Amino acid sequence: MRDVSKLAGVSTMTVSRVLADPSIVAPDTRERVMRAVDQLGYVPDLVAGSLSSRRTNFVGLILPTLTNSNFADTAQGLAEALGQSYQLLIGYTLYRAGEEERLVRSLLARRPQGIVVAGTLHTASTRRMLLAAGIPVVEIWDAPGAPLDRAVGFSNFEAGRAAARHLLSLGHRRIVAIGSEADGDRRDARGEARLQGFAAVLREEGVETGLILRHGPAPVSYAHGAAAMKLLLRDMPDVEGVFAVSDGSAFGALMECRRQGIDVPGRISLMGFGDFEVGRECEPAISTIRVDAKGIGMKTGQLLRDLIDGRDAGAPQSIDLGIEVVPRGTTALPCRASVSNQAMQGSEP
Amino acid sequence: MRDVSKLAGVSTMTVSRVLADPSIVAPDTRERVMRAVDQLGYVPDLVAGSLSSRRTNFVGLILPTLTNSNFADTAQGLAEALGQSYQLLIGYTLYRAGEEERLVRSLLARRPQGIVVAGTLHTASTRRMLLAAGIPVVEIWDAPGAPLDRAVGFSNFEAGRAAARHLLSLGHRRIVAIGSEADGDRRDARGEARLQGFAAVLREEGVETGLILRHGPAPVSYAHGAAAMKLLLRDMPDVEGVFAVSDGSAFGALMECRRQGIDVPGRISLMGFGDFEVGRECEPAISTIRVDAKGIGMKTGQLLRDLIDGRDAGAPQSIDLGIEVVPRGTTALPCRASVSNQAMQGSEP
DNA sequence: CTGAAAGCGCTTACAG
DNA sequence: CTGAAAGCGCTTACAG
Repeated sequence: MRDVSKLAGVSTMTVSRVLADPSIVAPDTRERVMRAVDQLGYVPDLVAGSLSSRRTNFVGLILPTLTNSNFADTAQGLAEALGQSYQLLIGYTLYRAGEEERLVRSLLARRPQGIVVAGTLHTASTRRMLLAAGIPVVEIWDAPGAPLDRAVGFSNFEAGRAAARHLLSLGHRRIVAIGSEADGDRRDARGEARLQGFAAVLREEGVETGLILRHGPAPVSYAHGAAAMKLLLRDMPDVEGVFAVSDGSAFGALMECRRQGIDVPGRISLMGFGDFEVGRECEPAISTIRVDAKGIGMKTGQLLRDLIDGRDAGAPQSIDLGIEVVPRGTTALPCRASVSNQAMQGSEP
Repeated sequence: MRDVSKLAGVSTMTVSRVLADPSIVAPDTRERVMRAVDQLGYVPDLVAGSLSSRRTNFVGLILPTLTNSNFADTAQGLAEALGQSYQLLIGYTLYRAGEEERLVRSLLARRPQGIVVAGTLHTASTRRMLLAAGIPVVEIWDAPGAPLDRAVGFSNFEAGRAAARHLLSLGHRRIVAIGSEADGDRRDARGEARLQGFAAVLREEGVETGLILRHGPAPVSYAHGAAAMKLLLRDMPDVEGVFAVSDGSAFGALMECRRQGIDVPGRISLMGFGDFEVGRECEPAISTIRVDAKGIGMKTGQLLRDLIDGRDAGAPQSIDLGIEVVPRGTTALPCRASVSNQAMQGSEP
């Protein structure tokens, strides 16, 4: 900057002004400065700028993993909504609360102007740091009653309930939900909430043939679904309906059925969660529960911009973007031989 | 920090030392400082630290998109190899060279200590900025003869050649490669290189029934493969072998075949590229060309650490991690009715 | 083992 | 419209 100011024959203050807001500098001065900037290939040092202005233009984002199309979509949505004004600092926890704490600490050291964190399950330390940071905090992918600060998401518990109800409405009774199991401090709290919602409906409806199957650690994906389905088919061959806590897992389960020659949805109805591209494009397309992953990112981005600029305008603490059951090709009314036979007999004169 | 030093009754310099390297401070002084840090919940300001020490501990990463499991794996591998020493600054170009230039400029303003960029196709400005930055630059996902600085990847051209050779070795002659088409400054140069490699083999072998199909803009994914396959089946119903430039696209093509009741690999051999999880877990599993996406990230991370620490030790300019053809369930020798008939007739006495 | 001084490269807040 | 001074919160480089 010093070099630029010398070359342009102005003070560094003027260079700074040209870069920040050209309109407040006289046209010919501005011209000289811009030519000098070009000539020297000068790129301003935002580290120094941030320290001086107390604005880093960073936003921190903490996700369990990016190897999940839902979270990648959320990240992309957030990046788009923040645009060029803010740079995203992304960290992965791999579903570990301890890792989250470490990440929060190291992100906070970069003095972000806002921080976005997946879920509402934090260590006490994490919670304290987040609150003490004095910046907007947005918890996403859940809809807590009392967020730390703000939240953008939906109810995972309700998603699990909706899945169970959909399968029951089809007439299935031997229905199973498959998810992951906690492993030390590694746990998918949101997937677990979906399992809980599913279990709640089983209890409410008095369905005793239902089952919750927790298999392997998070994150679940294709291979998880395949393995869980294999176990399930071995132990409960007459299963009628399956809900996987993620479309990735549902896809794996569908492929396992195909390998075993089991007709979906003819013999088993299968549904997933998340509306992943793989479920949409798959044949048959996977019935699912849609959540607006990219929308969560975009909404969070807008909210953050408003909060940072003090344009809060009484935004609600917790924004629930809702869920939507999307029946597709993998769920259907059961068409059992016995039922058909009875119907045929009944129609005989 | 001033608060901590007052509370501990030492100078800020001593606090700084305790945080940077506790062993060089007297045990009881250290104790007092650490207690003060805990009590105040002090998190050091890395922005100020970076400016002062001229070390930001940032590494920039520029990828076309994160909504592609290969790139997400590379990002995760890089993050793992860099560990807690460096924070990743990630940007997406969506395959636009102009966007890349903007991103490079804005990342460089954060003064990263190294920068990783996918591919070798840059605008002149981008090239100049990268070179002038005075930091290690690693181009990934390609193996250029003359990298800007360093490169970690493989030859996309050879990958295309390998695909064509594999399909030809199976006895197919009507073979097609499907990829994306350039759209303004939006282009997948690496996918295009794979198409070129494929085309080169067709020429070398004098196969005139082959075809290169460019459909839609990058990034290609499931829907792209389905749409391209649909067009292909309409215009060239007797196609025997298909190579999609990405496993995502190959999966979409496979699903389209299933919708149309076309047997893969019975009637058409299909192969992809990238060894995506979806191709591994799919039934039938998709034949592919494996590249070590996570390995590219990890190797790049190690290289960067060495370069930043001056432990260069004569590392080569360009590291080629190679490719590997992985035949799986979607490619097979053709088994045509006419061939079988002749064989049967031949065996008659 | 500890501290006082200087400075990293900008922006803020003031003056002219 | 432009500039000189002060300072952001640390670390470097020196001194003791």
